[in-house]
Amino acid sequence: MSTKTSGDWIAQFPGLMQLDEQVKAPLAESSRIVSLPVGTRIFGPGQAPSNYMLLLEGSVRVQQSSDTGREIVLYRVSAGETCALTTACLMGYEEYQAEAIAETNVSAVAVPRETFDSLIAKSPDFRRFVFAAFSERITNLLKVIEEVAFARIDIRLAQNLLRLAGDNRKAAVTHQQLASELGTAREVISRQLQEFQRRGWTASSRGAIEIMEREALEQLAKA
Amino acid sequence: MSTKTSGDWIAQFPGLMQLDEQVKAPLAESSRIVSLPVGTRIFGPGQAPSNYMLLLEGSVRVQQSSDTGREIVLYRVSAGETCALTTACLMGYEEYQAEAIAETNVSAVAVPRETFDSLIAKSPDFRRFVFAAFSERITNLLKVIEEVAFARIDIRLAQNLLRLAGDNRKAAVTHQQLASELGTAREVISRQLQEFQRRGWTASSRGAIEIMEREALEQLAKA
DNA sequence: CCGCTCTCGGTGACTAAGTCACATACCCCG
DNA sequence: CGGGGTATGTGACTTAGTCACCGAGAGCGG
Repeated sequence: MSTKTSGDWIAQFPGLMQLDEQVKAPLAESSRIVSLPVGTRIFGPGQAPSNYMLLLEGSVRVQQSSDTGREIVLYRVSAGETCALTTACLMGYEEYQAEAIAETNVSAVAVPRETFDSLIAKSPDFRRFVFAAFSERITNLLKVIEEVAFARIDIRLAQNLLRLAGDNRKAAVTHQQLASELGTAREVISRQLQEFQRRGWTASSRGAIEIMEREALEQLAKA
Repeated sequence: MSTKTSGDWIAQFPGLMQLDEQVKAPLAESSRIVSLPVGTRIFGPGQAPSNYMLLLEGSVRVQQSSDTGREIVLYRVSAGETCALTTACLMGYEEYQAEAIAETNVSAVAVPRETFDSLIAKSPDFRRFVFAAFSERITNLLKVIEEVAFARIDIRLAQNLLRLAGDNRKAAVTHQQLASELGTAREVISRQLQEFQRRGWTASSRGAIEIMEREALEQLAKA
């Protein structure tokens, strides 16, 4: 599913809006808007990305799996952002073990490598846009390393519950999904949640966690 | 300690050698060769890098510390390579929590940001060089995440012992240093090494580990 | 509405890893 | 050769992850 673009989408990216007209033009002209249904695997081992992707709508989860079946979420790409690994892959011509999966229905702009290359070469602003996004992801990866290596699981769970719930009282996730977020095992999550529940901080139902005492969780999360 | 360069060093970087003369010239002219004694902190929190660094000689360790005093080595930069985080910092104008430390006496070429920017803009080859290096580091970081999150400590220890020993029979490291490599605690390393020793795979002396049965370690390392 | 199946969550028993506190051993330097 | 600083050893305990299995809900076809 793809259509040629008019370039209207450029306005959705603050970093691109102020580009010169002669930069915007080829960008708009050569790129395509693609729609991807939820669950689509966007890239993964043996499936190298071949376009530079700008997300217009939806959310993409980038994760890594171990051979023992455990998984860990590295980061998410949401509307208005770009996928760093895709970028890295384009830049370095190298493949990654990680995989990217559409968490929702996604619409995105796909910029072909040639256009990407030539824009990088021609436009300092475009470069800045790409690099800044890139830089942000790396910071993020470093944070993931720090958390996996050094942080307690109860703290990380509290952080993730709050993040996944957002402003809602309930987070619609299974224990297994939480385990995959943190890169741990389902049983570990189940036991931690039991402890939270024992303290009256959360309530569990099949496929959802209700936050009863947000403050207590926030307290733990920043410990 | 810094001296203006003649540009001879460019020959040490295969990726730079085939650059056009009009690219090499400003590179050689505006950059400086710097010497850093072992232990120098090259960047860290509150100490942003301000130059693009190309390593001529020596080795730089990039690591992250936790508030509980544990540390983990993210990667090393050795002669002929560049530091990705430095690059990212230049590109994204963002700061990192990680710190870089000279493991040996180091000599490096420091390219000022302006020169770096202009070369990125002008030379596709230089871009390729920078991006390829960058890309490689990211692959590496992903591998670190996978190992910290999923791999057994005995396996990681075996891998690191072999790596640190190289072709030598002995690796001159303390248990604490090994612990910092892996992002774990010293006691954990001590106990694992005792187990290796019990099996006759290694022998320990103060500040050094001797490899007795390389094959057994290699076997474990790739398990 | 019943029963089947599939996913989700609960649990016990065990192993692996990390923490804390403290005891030794070793080495160098004066 | 003695003492201080660094390196390593160890026990007791907590936290995290693994394995094997159970039972409860939810959805669906008959």
